[in-house]
Amino acid sequence: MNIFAEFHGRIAKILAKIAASGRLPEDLDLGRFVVEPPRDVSHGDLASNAAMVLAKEAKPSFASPRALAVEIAAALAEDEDVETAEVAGPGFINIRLRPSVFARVLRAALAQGRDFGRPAPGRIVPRKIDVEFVSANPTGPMHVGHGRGAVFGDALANLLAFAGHEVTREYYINDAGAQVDVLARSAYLRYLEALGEPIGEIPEGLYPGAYLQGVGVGLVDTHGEKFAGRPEAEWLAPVRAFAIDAMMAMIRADLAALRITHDVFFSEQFLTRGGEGDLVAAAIAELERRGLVHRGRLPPPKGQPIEDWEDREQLLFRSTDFGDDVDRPLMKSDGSYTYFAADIAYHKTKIDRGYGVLIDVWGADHGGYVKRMRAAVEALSDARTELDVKLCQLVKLMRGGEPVKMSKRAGEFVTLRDVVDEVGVDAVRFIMLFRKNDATLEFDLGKVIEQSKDNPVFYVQYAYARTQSVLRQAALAFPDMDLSADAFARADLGLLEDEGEAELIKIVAQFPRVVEAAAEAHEPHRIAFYLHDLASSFHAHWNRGKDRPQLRFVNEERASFTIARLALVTALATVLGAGLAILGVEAPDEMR
RNA sequence: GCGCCCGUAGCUCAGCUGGAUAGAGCACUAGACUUCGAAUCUAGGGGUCGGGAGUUCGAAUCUCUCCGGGCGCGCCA
Repeated sequence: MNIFAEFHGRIAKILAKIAASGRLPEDLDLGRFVVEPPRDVSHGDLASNAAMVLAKEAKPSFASPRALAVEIAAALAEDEDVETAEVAGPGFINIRLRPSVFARVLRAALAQGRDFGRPAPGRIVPRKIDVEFVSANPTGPMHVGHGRGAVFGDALANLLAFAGHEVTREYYINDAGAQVDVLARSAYLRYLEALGEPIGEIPEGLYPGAYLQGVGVGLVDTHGEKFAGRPEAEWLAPVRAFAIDAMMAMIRADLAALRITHDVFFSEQFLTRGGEGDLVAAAIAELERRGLVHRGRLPPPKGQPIEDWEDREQLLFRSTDFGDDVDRPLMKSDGSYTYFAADIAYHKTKIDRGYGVLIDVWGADHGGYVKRMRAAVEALSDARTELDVKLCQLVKLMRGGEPVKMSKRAGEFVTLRDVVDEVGVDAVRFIMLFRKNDATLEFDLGKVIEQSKDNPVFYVQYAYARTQSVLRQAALAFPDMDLSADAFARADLGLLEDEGEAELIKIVAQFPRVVEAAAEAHEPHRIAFYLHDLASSFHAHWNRGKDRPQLRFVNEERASFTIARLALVTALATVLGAGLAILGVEAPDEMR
């Protein structure tokens, strides 16, 4: 039950009526105005800018936005749910709702449980959405930056699914480039090492990490000594395949530790060596059919001069037709496909698989790649498929206010797994989501395990635990009371007349709106901030019960008050639980 | 040189797709525990929203332009 959406509909109806009387155009764009909580609670429960937004279209019949607002407000005042509807300022319509409306909100939350907040059927157009995230190269363990994209993508997928969309979580395995050959050579060295050969220093250009030692041992177990001393051509392919599998197993385990499971792992190799022929060639051919491929020369890039720049004619995609800065090469000078060409083919498979919305979650260092990818998707789908690229900024790992030192060349960096093991999944997930994706994130390993309000993870989880604590206390105080959601829904919710209680109910009422807005904007962090606000109001109200015991949730003298307040507490727990579930963070019954 | 992202309180950050007097936490100051868990809460000070111009009823939000920071700029992925 989304009161904001409901009143948007009612105002739209009023406008339609005015239009029918000939005083407004029939083809008004009713999606333009909003119904939102007013900034100042003294203004009421709902505010709308409808009259101001539509002022221009209303001009002939309504001299000012206020004139239109007055008419809308008058019609709203007839609504049985409306206490008052007033015009303020340049033409705001401020609505105060009857208490019965908020009682209905609470009952809806109690009746729907964890489904409360889901957009009602018809509120959103369900889409088939593919969220591609992580897609870390299978050459080593994931670092903290990968973790951010991983958590972001997963929570976004949760959010979109909750909002009613059909969501696929997808991982693109970059297993076809030169770097997996480097991986294979690095693993081969560890293989020789496992056979007892002295290998000395790992040569420059190979991966030095000790995590490959296990791969070397595994190669010996699987293949014995048959590759020792043999030329690279004999062992490269099998060693590569073995190493990629091992790396992907490691990455999947790291993801599992973050509670992340992908539905689809799409191999880059499949594009050229899968059972469906050369999909990259097919994608390029498709672009050619549309006249979007040509041979041409590119000017050398400005900025850093490139030493071995070779001016040559090459195969280019006309991405400039779609707003890119230059056309982009599809073939390397050695005749193989560029990464971009393969990525075009990959995205074509997504289009062909019937997704209406594609979301790619990338690191911010890939920002320069966005325009060309959007161009490709627009070209191949005739602009029917949306592509939204979400860039995740880097994570600054801190400890006690000091940056954590990482030396990459020695292979000594703090892995994602290290961090998860140290502070726990819930902390990692919540902190990663308690920031807009395109803002850099300071992650303090010391702070997130503190049990204090400095630590938003704890703060929100504690609020949930408190709701459960209240229910436990109530069960002790009233052993015979029916504490089911059904019983709460039958309670006399009119007894919730304290201001603090009213504030909490209003925050509950906002949850559906926050979900909808967050899903539409592809911004899961809004859920995290909303939960923090809710927790804050709950803790504040809790403490009021200290000075004024009559405000406590459990009142041993008055069972009727108690049950009404337990209904509120249960609704709060429901929303906290639903929100945390979207974030993939646990809602614990107690914090001990 | 060009493109993208960012710039909001001393610090870390929100700001609900253009709304009303710009918010929260930390830090600082002063308070509240025989409490349904004080692991919490209350109050106070603190701002040219990087600068300037524009768009309009109205701008932290949109446009332009400077300043500052980050990322990227054939054949890496």
